Amino acid sequence: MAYWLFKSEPSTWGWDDQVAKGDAGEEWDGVRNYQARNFMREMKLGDLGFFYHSQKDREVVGIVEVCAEAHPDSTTDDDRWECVDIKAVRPFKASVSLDAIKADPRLAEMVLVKNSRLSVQPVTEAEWKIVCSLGNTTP
DNA sequence: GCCAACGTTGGC
DNA sequence: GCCAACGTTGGC
Repeated sequence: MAYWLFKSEPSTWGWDDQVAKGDAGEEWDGVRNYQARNFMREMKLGDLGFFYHSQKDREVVGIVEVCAEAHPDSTTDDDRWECVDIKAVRPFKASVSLDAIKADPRLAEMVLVKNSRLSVQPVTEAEWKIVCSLGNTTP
């Protein structure tokens, strides 16, 4: 079981959009970055991830689950790009802001802090537990 | 809205 | 294969 973080600008695709897709989930398409794609290729069914709102909100708002492993991205004919499907699992009881993450020394090594531009990134088990507890939500 | 950081592209 | 130019992202 691995843990990840998916970043999206809420005006483009937000938590509410994800929830509306229900258990069927939705393609995490549109990623055009090799690092992000490579992480998606590593994902397995049942892996969990944080759903993060970038730009204006800048906070982790919920937990998602990988419900289809990497497959070609349907939004392009370019076969370099693949994506997984994810479905919403549950919202955080309290969203965890980027400020709160930066303020916690235990989270100083998070990719979110170190490489803020990467849109799909790995999260360690330790980081997963800490952020969940900050969100007042069971991991 | 600005700008820094980063990734990608294309000319050489 | 290098590197300059360019485009995009996302925090501030």
